[in-house]
Amino acid sequence: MSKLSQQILEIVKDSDKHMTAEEIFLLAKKKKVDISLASVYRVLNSLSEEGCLRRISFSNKADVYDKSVSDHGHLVCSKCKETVDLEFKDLRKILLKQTGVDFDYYELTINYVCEKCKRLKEKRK
Amino acid sequence: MSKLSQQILEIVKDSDKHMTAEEIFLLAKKKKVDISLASVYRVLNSLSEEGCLRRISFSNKADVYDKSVSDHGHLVCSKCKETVDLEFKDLRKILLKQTGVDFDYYELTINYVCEKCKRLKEKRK
DNA sequence: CTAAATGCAAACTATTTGCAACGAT
DNA sequence: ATCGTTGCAAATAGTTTGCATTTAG
Repeated sequence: MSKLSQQILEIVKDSDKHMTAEEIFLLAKKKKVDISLASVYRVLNSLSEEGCLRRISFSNKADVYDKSVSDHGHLVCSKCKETVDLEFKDLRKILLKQTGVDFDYYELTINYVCEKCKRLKEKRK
Repeated sequence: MSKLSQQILEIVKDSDKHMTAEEIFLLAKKKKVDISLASVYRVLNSLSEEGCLRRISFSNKADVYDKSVSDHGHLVCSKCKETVDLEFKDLRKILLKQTGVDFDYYELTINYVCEKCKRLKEKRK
């Protein structure tokens, strides 16, 4: 693993948020890590493939990278896309039992409309 | 709902696969439905927002549209992206109980490597 | 007559890629 | 000397948008 790969991985691991490639790039810049955006993409792709990170897609938005590669889900507001991590008890076990497939990982996104956006919607009426 | 919207919806509902906007566009053409690609996108967006269809994103691939708007998940091969629908018993209930959030819908993607791709991988070694 | 829907081409965004230069082994 | 890594610019892919035109009510 190259030095830049390590630094990028560290940046993602140190953050509490899911970040887009662009956000990671900017944060790297701020931390004086000298890397181009193209390389950020390349490095993030490698890291995801190696299982050090997880790449997540939401409709209509740039992909984000998640430092947590263990089982968990996301609660996402359909309007503003704000995302909260969710832990589930025994979900892997339940899915395994119901599908019979020994899978690598699951991506569970629960869509709802957050309070903020609900209120906005009301106002617009 | 415009005539074209209805026709596009019908095309999606009639198909057993998840299709990309492009695939839907081509299928429409074949069925002599005269519509531009831009309008296919516009129509699919409206239909998704109205809850008649569901738009699904996978990393690295064009979004697909799912005729099934009821609770279900997808088993996706990480390599070839081939997708199979999955039904889960009581999953909504379980998620509701564990999160306490009365959500609109969930998107559950289970990632694995299908047999075909597993064999390919072996060969490459 | 007005508002909504459409086609076309252009714009846009996110992401990937070709290539030459660089760096470590 | 070789091979993976990088930066840059260009390419690509998917999707959206502005605008003039058509269509439906």
